[in-house]
Amino acid sequence: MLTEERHLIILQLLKEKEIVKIQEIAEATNSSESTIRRDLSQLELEKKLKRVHGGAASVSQKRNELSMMEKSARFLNEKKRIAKYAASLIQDGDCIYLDAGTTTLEIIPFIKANDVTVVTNGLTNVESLLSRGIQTYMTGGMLKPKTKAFIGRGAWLGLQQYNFDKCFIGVNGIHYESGLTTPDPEEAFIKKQAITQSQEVFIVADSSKFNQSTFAYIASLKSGTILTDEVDSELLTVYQDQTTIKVVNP
Amino acid sequence: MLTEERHLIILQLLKEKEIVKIQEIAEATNSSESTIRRDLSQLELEKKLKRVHGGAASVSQKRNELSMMEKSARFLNEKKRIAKYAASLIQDGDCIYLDAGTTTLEIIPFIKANDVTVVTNGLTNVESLLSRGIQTYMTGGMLKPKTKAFIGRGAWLGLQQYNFDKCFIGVNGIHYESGLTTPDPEEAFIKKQAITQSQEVFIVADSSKFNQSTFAYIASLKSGTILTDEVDSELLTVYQDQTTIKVVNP
DNA sequence: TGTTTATGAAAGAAAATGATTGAAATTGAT
DNA sequence: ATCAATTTCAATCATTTTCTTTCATAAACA
Repeated sequence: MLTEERHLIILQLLKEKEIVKIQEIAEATNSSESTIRRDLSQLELEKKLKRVHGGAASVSQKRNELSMMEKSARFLNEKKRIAKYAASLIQDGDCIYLDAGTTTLEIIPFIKANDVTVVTNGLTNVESLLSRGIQTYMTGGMLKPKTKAFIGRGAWLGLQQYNFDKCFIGVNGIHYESGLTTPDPEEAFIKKQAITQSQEVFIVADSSKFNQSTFAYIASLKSGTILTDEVDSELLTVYQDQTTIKVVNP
Repeated sequence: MLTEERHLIILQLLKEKEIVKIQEIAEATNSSESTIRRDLSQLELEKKLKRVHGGAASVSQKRNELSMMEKSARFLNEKKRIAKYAASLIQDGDCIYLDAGTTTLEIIPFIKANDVTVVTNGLTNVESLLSRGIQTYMTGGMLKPKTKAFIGRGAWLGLQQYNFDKCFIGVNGIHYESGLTTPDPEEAFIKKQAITQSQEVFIVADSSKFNQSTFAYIASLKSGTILTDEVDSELLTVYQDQTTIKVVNP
């Protein structure tokens, strides 16, 4: 492999990915890390990229740093605690469905696993995934302005192309009779479909959602594992008959 | 093997491959590496190629896709003129496909028509459409980070659900032999499909795109009306045989 | 025949590569 | 905040590959 050839490959990778690790490049070009380091130094002199610790970043584009986010992890509120735990469930190579919603959005910064593929119907999720350099797919469909979720027939069809190792679904109501519910029937429909296409199902919901029921039914309580922050021990016993609940401790 | 004969072969190889090794050329021409080195030195003097350690590189950098930033900085005013005219073509109740890209993005603020439905594969477009309160659908698919366009099988399937009154497509090359082209084959594929599903097709491209051809073929020149800012009258006559061009005046 | 031109081979110079080392940065836990 | 463990980095060296230069040979041409 010629030097110039590698340089082209590196720049191509950067077009696709914003940030690439040295290991990835070395693997893609069949050369040693030493060589890639030399390549990066040279390309940086030519202003073709910016070197960062562990790899290279494409020039002219901003990116948010991870470490700051992680440091503030100490002061996590409930949502972030749940999100952090949820992210820890994701393993290298997983294919994930990430529901639209604020709690699911919080999961993204905490994802540590490599080579993860995420499918989502949430517009806000996409931007966050992009900044983390995570391989991202969208369902497509009609945009619901209020929640910035994609819904409808288009989203349903888009969703059906994929199968997931794990899915993370947000809900508005968890009720021992009504099951899992959310206000919009269209959104409920998409959530339900994602659940059926996933090996493992995780429901993310803070404790305020318990004993609530809203308009549209998604699925029964036993459809998946509920991740939440803290629950009355009474409540817990009621629900643990019907489903699996993981309480994330501070 | 004659000298000139070898030279032709070398240049042909470079058209196919961007970079060729000396060994490869020596093998293809049945001559020694010394001879090929002499050939390369000579061809470099004639500016026909660039020598690199171990081989030769083609001198044109057509495959280099300019990043969104660079592009948008360069031809901003031209783009806006084109965009404004394009937006004026949209009528009440129209269903529109809006390609991902900077020129198509500029169209959105100028849309005056009511009750318009827009389908797009561009992430940036969605945000802009949302702020304008326009009914928005996405194709879905795989996110290409650099251009923030959704591509691949998912985008293709998503696209097929809709038919359009009009579509607006951005291209990187307009060439009387190569037709309409763009650097990424995946994006080309989506653009092509959108064109076939649309009643009226508009190609938006500033004048710098004329007589350029890039890697991936989209469709022939006569697939639609080309909207551009200004063209040499010579150029215009050449192209007007093959297609319809609307030059937007300041 | 003698001159020019192209070719291939060989030798030493230059460049590129991969491995190794201690230094520096990052991370996670206390 | 501080410390220890891990990862990544720059510098260096030996090895390999490629380049330039030079030379000898062979073909082309007058």
